[in-house]
Amino acid sequence: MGRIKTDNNGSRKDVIVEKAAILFKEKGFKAASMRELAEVVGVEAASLYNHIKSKNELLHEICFNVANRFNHKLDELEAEEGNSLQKVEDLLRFHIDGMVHHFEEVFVCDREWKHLSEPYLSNFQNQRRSYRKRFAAIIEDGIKKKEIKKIDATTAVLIMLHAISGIESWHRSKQKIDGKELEENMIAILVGGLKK
Amino acid sequence: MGRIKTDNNGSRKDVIVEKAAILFKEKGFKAASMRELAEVVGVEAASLYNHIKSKNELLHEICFNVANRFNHKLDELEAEEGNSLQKVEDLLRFHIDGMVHHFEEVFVCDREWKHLSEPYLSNFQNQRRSYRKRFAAIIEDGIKKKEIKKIDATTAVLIMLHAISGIESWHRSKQKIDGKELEENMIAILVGGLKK
DNA sequence: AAAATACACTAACGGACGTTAGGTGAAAAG
DNA sequence: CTTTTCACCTAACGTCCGTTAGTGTATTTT
Repeated sequence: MGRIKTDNNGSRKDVIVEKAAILFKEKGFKAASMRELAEVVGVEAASLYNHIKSKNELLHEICFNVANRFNHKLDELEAEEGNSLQKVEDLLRFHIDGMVHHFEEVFVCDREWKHLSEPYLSNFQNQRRSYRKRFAAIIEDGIKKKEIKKIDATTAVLIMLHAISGIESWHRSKQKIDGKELEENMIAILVGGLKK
Repeated sequence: MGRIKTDNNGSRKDVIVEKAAILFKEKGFKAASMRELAEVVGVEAASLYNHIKSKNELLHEICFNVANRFNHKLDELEAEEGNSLQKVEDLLRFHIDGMVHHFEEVFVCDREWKHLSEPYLSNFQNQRRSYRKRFAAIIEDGIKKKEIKKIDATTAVLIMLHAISGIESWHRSKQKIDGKELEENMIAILVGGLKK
């Protein structure tokens, strides 16, 4: 077999991580084998280990790439001043966009993080908890300012995030509505549900 | 080791299926081993096969038990006459209740059905698709009757169902709000998002 | 009480898995 | 051109998996 083809800017490891995300999404982390991954990459299984340390490393890589992106977005958002409802909408759109355009990695991060090994697992769980608290704080702020109706902020966050992860079904469906239309519909329902 | 303890009304197989649901929820279907399951049940792994045919059978059992319950509820609901928004709310409450009180099996059905083996897999997928179409039809009916705001019904269903599966996070969280309160909050946001 | 059945055990099978060792040739560096 | 490094290969390792075979013992049925 030939060499792993790169995009000339990315490393061979990047290619492997990318293909791993697709495979893990399709089969689940545990059910996906390194031999399958190797075949997709176009190489023998053992050869993968010239570029990565372990199967687990692939999962870390995927999960923390995604987590970092979302954390960074939230940092930005918190720095801004302005309407809380608008901030929520902004964050929702970012999540929707991630789920639509970086589907595989976001999905894997969402669904397979349980299989992370320590100490990454604990680290990830802490980040996740903190992220949701910060998200909830924005909503609570909105409630205080009477921009958002009086609901349990934690529950609202839980609904928002999981509703968005439902875009998985959209990807699987045959007659997909347009991505932008999907976004507008989701915003209509979710933000609509927060308004007084 | 002794025999498997039954509830005197249920069979030993029921006990195994029940424990399997808990284990599959915690570890995922693929990551859960028959030896682990055996330990939880209080027996050697080989002994399980006096009661079940295979590991896969356990997954079928769990998934179709849950699917049947939901299909039956939808049958009832369709037979009724009345306000569409009320029907949606009723169905949502049924889903929420399932997720709160039959958490393990519903979760496994939701997240691990991919690992069903044929022909169960195709059967399950068909049932799932049909269920969602019927749910969407109720919403579309509500839109036609001006009881529900104009949105894409398929997207609405996707949001509702996934938002509810987010109750998983509620189960994992340390400071849980009361189950009934959770339900009311979810209904407030989700049904609120459908109102004009 | 005897016979049949149900349910547990131990032992072991074949196969798939993640991963390592060691070798080969091509590409990069000097 | 020579040397070094990189990226691949084949072969195989130890482990865990789902499952079967065969046996003994408790329970249920006759």
